[in-house]
Amino acid sequence: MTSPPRTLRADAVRNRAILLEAAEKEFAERGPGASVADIARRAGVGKGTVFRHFASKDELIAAIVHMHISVLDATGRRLLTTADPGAALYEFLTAAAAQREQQDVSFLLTADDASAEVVALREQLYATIGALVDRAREAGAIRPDVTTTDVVLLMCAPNHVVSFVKDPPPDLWRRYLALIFDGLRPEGAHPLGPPPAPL
Amino acid sequence: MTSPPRTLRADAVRNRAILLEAAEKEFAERGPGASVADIARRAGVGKGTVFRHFASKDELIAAIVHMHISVLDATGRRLLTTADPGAALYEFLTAAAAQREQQDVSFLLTADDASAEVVALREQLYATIGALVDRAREAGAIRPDVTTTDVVLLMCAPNHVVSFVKDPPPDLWRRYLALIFDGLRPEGAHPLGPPPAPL
DNA sequence: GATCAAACGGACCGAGCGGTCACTTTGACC
DNA sequence: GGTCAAAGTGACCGCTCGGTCCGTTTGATC
Repeated sequence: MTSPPRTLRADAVRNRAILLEAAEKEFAERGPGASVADIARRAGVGKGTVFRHFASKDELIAAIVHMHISVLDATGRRLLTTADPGAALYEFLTAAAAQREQQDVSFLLTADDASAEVVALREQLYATIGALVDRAREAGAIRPDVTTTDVVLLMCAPNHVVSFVKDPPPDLWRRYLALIFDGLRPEGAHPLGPPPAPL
Repeated sequence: MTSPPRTLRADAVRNRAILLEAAEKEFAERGPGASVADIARRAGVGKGTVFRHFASKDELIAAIVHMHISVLDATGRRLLTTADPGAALYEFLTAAAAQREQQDVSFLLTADDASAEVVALREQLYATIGALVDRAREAGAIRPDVTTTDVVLLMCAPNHVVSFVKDPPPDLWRRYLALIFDGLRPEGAHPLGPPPAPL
């Protein structure tokens, strides 16, 4: 239990940030098979440095997941304070998809070997989404039978769907987000005509 | 150009079928990273036998994709002759999702290094889906702005969505198929209340 | 600027991968 | 049942990967 020193050296702090950014890009481009060596090369550091900061590749992945979930949760909490519950939920889903459009690491969420910290964070995000969904349901913006789990599961669909086309226009996912969200709405009106069609 | 003999030996025919089945299961369980050695072991043959039948792992994958697309296309063509165009499209999507529920190899479709034969087959399936979509649109069963590409891209979503939950009930995908399909319908009525919610 | 632990780097290791090959087994045909 | 090419086999090869290790460099502290 000899806890390591609390304060990192300046270069260590800098390299850790560079590494996370490089790993994020590498995973987004090459998928989960991206190699640690490539990540190190992209960051301009030695491979050993990667393992100094993260005990294993899985731990590096966990750190990235941690980042993404944190940002998303903060966005969700902010939207809980806005006026229109339906718009808030839609905006949250838009933010989530937009985040993944830049760096799609959604495949990392499947990892069920997550650390306790990541699990806790995930549950917190789940609770935040639950609050958004409850508000939207009470406001009649979505069907009464739509659950939090439904929204969580459907959340990643727009990006995944778009991933099948070779060079998707950068906002194609908006079309599928609109289409899918419409499936969650009650019998009433369709709000906005979906964005331009592909091909 | 010394073309190989036309007729396979009896044991070769048998082993080829066993191999395809084993590979299908192995890919469905372990994803695209499933190893050729494991597939051979599961089929009860030597690793060399795999490469006698399929020149490379990619060619084995292509053969499986070929099978799946063929079956799906046949189903689609059959449904083109039925009475209700909206129901036909919905039934087609149900069949596609049901097929993937047993053996989800949808990730193999992303492979853009496909052989000419697979590409041709894929285009044929695309045409069949296009016909189903056109019929449904003309019958007013889906929105006028929904394209064939939309349907193709959304086709895999129900299974993918479900893949996030650990032990999904075997027909959970039906819920998300219904939800997503509702998003494609025109302003009018929602047809059937979606199947039971998760959790 | 001397000191020293923290941080860095890259050669190195074992495991697992796709794919090959020389040898053995087997089924079709007479 | 004898023959022979087709089919099967598993040790083997080259390569890449995650992870380790130890000699070197660097930044904080005085």
